Amino acid sequence: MEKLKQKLAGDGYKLTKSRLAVLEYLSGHHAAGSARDIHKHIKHCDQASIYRTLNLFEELHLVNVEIIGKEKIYCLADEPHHHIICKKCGYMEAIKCHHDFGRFKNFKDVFHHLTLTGVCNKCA
Amino acid sequence: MEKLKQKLAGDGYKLTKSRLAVLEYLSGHHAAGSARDIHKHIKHCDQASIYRTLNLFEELHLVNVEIIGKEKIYCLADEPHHHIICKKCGYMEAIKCHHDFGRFKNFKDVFHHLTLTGVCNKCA
DNA sequence: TATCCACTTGCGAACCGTTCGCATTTGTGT
DNA sequence: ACACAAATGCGAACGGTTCGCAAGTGGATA
Repeated sequence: MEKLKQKLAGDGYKLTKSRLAVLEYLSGHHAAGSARDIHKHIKHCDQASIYRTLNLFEELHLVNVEIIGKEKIYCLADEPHHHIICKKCGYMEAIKCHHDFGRFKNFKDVFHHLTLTGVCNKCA
Repeated sequence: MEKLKQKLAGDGYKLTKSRLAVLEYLSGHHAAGSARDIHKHIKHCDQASIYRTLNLFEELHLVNVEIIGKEKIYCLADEPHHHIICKKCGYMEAIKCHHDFGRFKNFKDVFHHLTLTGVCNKCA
């Protein structure tokens, strides 16, 4: 998380309460959450700021985004990983990432995002 | 595309004009499009039906979904492939899929979806 | 081919996650 | 401590998507 703060500050962004609160939320035991979740949890912060913060973090690749239903679910991009999600109950497991999709002749600055969906044993 | 029709019929779904039109749109030279694109192109069909059709196709894994901005982009899942997308201009290239993410101990019926984003040479 | 009926569609309004505009506040360099 | 650009709070608006229900239709049956 300190790394992420430094990245923010280094890029010229202010370390505001909203941003720190979102970082803290995502690095705590709440590994992942939607904008709504985060806003519910951080009461002193307006929802528009939450959204602006999350969009910024996404641009800077500080967070990874998963789309579940119609909500975006955010988690810190501290170490490369993906998620496998049960499409019935939303149960989610983290998976370490060993992929390298860096080499494409027509593209630069390539990032990848892998979504795995299935049905967990409980729901099956 | 015939395969997809058979899949639909085999699962007990009717081959209605809307569904066939959407299939045709996606298998034509329009390889991919949003619900809005499709609706614009298929005038005789209501937007709610387009959405219902696309949701059905997504459930049945007849189409793959890419999220660009806040829109969903659909393409036929006729053969396994992914896309790499320029985050500045939306330019998109298809990439053959050679991955197998089938084996997870806690999940069944696993599907995967890989999104690659970057900046294309023109925009760089 | 005529009939039937569950499945689909069309229509319009509603939904809801997200974004916008602008006045106010705040972090940070000087 | 000061100044100023950057960020926030507030409320309303936006836009993609979905809902409810009456009317229409594909496909099985005889």
